Amino acid sequence: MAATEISVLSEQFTKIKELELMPEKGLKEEEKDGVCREKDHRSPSELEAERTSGAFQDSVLEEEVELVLAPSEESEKHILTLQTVHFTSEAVELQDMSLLSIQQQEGVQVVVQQPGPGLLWLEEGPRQSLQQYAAIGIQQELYSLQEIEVLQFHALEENVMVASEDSKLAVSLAETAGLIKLEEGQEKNQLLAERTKEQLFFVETMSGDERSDEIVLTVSNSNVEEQEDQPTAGQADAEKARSTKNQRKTKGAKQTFHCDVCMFTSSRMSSFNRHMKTHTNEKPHLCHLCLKTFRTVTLLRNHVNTHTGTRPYKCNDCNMAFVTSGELVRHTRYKHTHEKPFKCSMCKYASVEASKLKRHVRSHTGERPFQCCQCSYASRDTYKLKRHMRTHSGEKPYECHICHTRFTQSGTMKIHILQKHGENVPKYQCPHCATIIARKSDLRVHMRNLHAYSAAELKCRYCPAVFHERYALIQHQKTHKNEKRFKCKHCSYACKQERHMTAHIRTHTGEKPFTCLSCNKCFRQKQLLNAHFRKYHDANFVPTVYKCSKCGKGFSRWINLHRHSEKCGSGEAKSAASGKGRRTRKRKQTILKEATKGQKEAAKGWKEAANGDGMISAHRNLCLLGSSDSHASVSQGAGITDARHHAWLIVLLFLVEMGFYHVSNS
DNA sequence: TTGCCCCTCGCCCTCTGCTGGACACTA
DNA sequence: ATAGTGTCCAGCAGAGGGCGAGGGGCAA
Repeated sequence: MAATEISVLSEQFTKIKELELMPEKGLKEEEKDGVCREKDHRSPSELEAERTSGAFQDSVLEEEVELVLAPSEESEKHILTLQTVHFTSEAVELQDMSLLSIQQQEGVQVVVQQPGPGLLWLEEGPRQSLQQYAAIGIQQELYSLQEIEVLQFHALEENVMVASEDSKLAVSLAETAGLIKLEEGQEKNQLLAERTKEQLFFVETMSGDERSDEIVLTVSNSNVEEQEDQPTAGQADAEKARSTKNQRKTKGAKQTFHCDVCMFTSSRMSSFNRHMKTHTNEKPHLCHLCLKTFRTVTLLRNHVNTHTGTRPYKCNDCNMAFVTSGELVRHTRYKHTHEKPFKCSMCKYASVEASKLKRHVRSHTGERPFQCCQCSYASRDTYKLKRHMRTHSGEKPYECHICHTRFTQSGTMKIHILQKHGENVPKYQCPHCATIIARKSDLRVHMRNLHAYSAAELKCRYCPAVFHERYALIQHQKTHKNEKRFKCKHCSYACKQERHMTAHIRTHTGEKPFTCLSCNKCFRQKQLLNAHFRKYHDANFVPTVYKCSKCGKGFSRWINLHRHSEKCGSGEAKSAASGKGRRTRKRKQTILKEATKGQKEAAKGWKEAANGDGMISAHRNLCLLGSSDSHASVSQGAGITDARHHAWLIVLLFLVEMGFYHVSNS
């Protein structure tokens, strides 16, 4: 169900909606006894409906005769049926008025009261369900009436118009609701005034307290009145109801014409006549190009101009041209003179059009007249509601022409195309640091998170320093990163990790907390104890011997063999390593790990340069091929220092041998 | 009666800003 | 391994600009 504006000025629903609302009628002014009235414009089908209801009309003179108005059981909509209710007014002039009660199809009485002469008050009856209540209660949002469709709308007096189901005069409250509005401070608003030959049928809203707005139905035989006859207080409501039908002053200086189907009034008969045509479907002027019809020659001409491209009003300042002079004036104000006559009293906003100011004012008042029917969201204008409804429907009308991703909003798609597929994508440089961010909104988040002033003190986790900006804190803490923060108070030793300092301190204190359970020998470090135990107390322990194949010299440590091989030129590290078990392999991995750790940052860049899997082989090949320039370049890029270079190389060779990396032919 | 002009509604658009999920990086 | 953090990204709403088209006032 589409939401409808419910609290707008009355004029808003006096135009197009009425065309939709009103049945086809050939209105013609008839002046009798100083009264402007329309003739009976019922269609043949309507007249037929009236004929067929003759028996019914006879019967309705009886009291309490219920009308069952052919509700459509197939329809999911709520069908209102009308029912006669005996009128007990003491008002003599209203004795012949009928009261209508409205029942829902399920038989739930929703109309009970008759509070005053000439008026029928429809109040909420027993609430069988929210839906039933919502269908009647104004305070539940009038547009909920759109869920109700009145297929038949029978009035009960003899002269009251009868509309059959297939008649064009069938009144749909769904359409009626389009006219409904509540204006603040306005006590009553006419919702619908359906005029008949002799009677008028009105539906009005009555603003009570917040929870008791009501619909008022009025049926009156009187259709003519002299405006100078002021209604008495007791007749106020009835008079108000009557005042909306065709009328005209017959005495006094000025005559006023009132439209009986809307709030329109005019002192000019010509204007009134022209207005009344808006309530008909009479459109005698045919566009020969598209067969669309129009009420007036002017409308047709303007329409034909859209076909022919004729735009007689050309802008002197640009190439734009318009069908009407008013459009040109407005365009000129928007684009060239920037004249903005409509100024907001609460801010500096000014607009070219009054409707824009009206829309703007809602941003001050917070008014959100357009309620979503599926959630609690309400918007300030129709477009936002329409756009919001896509979140319920899942509709994504905008598609990226490149990757065909779909979007709910055109702006989102535009940003997507720019960021994903665009060239020279604009970037946003943080004014406080070197960060560059693709989106302005994300830069704002960055600024908020990192550069916003913090009233609370942000303490460095490594030192007593205190900051009020998160970015400054992070930058400061980075200075601690490679710092040997742990300094020995007994000597110049310093280290990065506390556990290292703990072990070092023991060299000063002589503490040896790790004791061998077999021989009670004590050690400062656990690793030393473990090595001791393996060497002297583990029967299965076989000491590793790294032999140089060239000179036969043995080494207890692989690294010593490696150092030896540099002098000897045997290349023993490779052969020695290949023959050893897990421990050796692990040791070499440790070396690699250490090396990697040390070179992590630089190696990162090297990785990228060497392109993934090929990085190891790239360095290896450069080493083996002796390409000194390239080699130096890659080594430098990888942060490989001279001192570490060959150990690094050997580890790599080992890993290649072990199958951890492959050698690229390229 | 008709045409012109102005007003208003309604629609669509853009720009803007916030939000939260996804993902990568880091401690 | 995990939690915290920053950036990317799409979703969505707020505000306002611009214009087509219909209706009413008024004068020719």
